[in-house]
Amino acid sequence: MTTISECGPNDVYAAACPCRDMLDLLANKWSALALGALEDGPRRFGAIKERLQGISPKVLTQTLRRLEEHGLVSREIFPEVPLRVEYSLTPLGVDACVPLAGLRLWVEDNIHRFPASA
Amino acid sequence: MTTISECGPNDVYAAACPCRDMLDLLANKWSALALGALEDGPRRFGAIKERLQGISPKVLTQTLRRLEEHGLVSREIFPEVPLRVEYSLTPLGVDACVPLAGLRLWVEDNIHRFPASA
DNA sequence: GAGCCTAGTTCCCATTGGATACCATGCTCG
DNA sequence: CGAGCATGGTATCCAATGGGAACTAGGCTC
Repeated sequence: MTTISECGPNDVYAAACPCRDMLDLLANKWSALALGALEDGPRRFGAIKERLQGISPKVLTQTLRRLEEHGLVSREIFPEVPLRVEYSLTPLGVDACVPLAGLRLWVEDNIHRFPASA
Repeated sequence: MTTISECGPNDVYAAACPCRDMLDLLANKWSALALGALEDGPRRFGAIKERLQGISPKVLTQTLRRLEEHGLVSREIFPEVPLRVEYSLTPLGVDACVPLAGLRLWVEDNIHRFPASA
């Protein structure tokens, strides 16, 4: 059994490596979209929900909380009326957006090549 | 219902765009790992299973079949004894590996920045 | 015929995904 | 004063998925 410290070169292929969990966190439809939605600056819950067409509030909350938990997103509450809650990218989140944006763009650019995508 | 041609700029943020399905297919832990496992050439089922530490045969079959279905991977059966089945990347699969490799590498390079990843 | 090899399949259960409905706060309008 | 609306969620429920363990099938080899 490989311990974490021995996980050495941080191999996503190693089951015990924390990389696996991070990959699982990022390699996820809603995570990739949510992080992308914050690329242009902080956004409110409602705005993100509007951008991520088709997401339910529960799943959006789950997604954002999970990203927050792992230090990719920060959540700020403004006790105004009506209540305002803003989500924004942390520096780590900003950096994570680079490969994720690459993935999103690749999909958009290559969608026509997929067979029977109808 | 939005048709493909009307889906316009192929927006992954649009719920009805087939991009969404493709993103869901690729933005997945096992898909990203499986495609990466085939980057160096065709591999047998057993070899892939060995590489993707911790995956169960059922999930691997599901993953590979789904990738095959969408034209990213091709499956070839050699009716030898014992049976040999080789999986390899299609040209589309090869291209898809680029952004996915970027994601895997980013995770490996930045894992130390994640809080409490231990 | 026992056992092994590969490449799965089958069964079953726990977790997750997701839709819908509802809630709390506190304005603002009538 | 109560009705209604806005925001940012929960609560509830059900279906789909993820995933482990065990089993299968064809066909050598011992």
